Amino acid sequence: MPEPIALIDCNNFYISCERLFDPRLAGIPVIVLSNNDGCAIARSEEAKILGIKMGAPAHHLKDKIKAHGIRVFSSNYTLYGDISRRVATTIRDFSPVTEVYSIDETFVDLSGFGGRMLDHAGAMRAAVRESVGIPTCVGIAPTKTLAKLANYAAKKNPLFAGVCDFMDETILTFALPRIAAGEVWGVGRQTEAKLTAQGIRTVAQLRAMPLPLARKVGTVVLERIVCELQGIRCIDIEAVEPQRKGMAVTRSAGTPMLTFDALMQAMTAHATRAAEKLRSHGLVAGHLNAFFHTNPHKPDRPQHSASRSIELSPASSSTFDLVRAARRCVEKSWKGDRSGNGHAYTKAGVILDDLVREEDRSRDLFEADIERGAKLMKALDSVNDQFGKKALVLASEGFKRTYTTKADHRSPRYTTRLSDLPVVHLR
DNA sequence: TCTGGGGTCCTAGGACCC
DNA sequence: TCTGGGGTCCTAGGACCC
Repeated sequence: MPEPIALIDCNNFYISCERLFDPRLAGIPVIVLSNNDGCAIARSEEAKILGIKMGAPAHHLKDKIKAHGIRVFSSNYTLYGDISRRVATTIRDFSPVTEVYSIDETFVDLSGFGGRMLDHAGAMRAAVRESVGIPTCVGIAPTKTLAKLANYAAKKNPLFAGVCDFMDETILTFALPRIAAGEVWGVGRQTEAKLTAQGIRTVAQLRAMPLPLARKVGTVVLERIVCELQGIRCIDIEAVEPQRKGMAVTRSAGTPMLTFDALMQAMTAHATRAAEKLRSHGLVAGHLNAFFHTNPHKPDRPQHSASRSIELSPASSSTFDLVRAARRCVEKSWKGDRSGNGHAYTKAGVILDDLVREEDRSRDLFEADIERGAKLMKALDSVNDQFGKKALVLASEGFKRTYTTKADHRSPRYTTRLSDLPVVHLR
């Protein structure tokens, strides 16, 4: 039997972050909306009970929000990101090997903790609760896939009191027949349907699936999942963050983009942001792809989508290079009249590929120019750091922005902006 | 009026080569 | 007119995750 792995996962993370700074939100239904206030991406337990589904469009929720006094927030990623870092830092004290898997989940290697495993998990929860203020649940198992499931059980069944241990065979055999196969990490809607066609509905059944059949039904991916359910480790903890392969900046527009100029402004802003993101990671990109399309949720309206890609040679993270490339893509793929071609574009974005670390970039004949450009970018970043995002932008982004995104219910940046610090009144 | 954004991995199929 | 077999590399698209 492999050594234990724990997965610690924050409960309703975004909601818990909002509640940290406003205790009045405790015990009442709260939801957090996606970018552009489009749909619900986080719900408190009270909101889940009211039947609010993950991903439900905000404009379908109006009646419920009103009827039940649901509190609504726009997403505040600055806040969530900062709280997430604090949680991860706290957890690192509990094992030499941890992997931050997502904004609200961390895998923890519990090798060598043996009999003290459960106490250790409990102490970890208590530490996060005390020093950051965020409630969590912990799942413990021999593999990552089982640890995810154990965490799910810990959340769903109050009997576990927040920590579920699948190293314990009795608990494992009790739980697996009671969990639907679709809850397994890596089994989505399509795979679940294929499994149902095979008569497989529960995790216990999936675990007993013959490996060749698993491979036939769902390729090596499903085969690996079945192995992991059997306690055979196929997915290791990745303690060092792997080099990322791509990067994207995409946005829906608050108001549709009707003209060539409106689209160009959006694309310039996205390419600018993409370049900043690259530089903040110390990377350069070898390829840029720019795309835009109309609203696919409105099939009765004229639809159009375009995407074009360009090589960046030499690979670059310069705002000028990326903006130039993105604009060229749009120029080439725009159809018809620049004052409007009958299409209402609602989404646009820039995708970067072939990322390499700046210092590994292949050198070039015009090295001096590149180095001068890098200095300019450094200056640009430090101005924007000091005077706020978008203090200095390219003129092509537009002085009066015609494209916007919606965020009507954003909470303050309590922890990262001085003017937003909560004030305590003592009596 | 109004449906997010940013990732990863895998496979099939085409282009190309010898 | 006839028209092999086997390899690699790249890309697009599907599925999934948070």
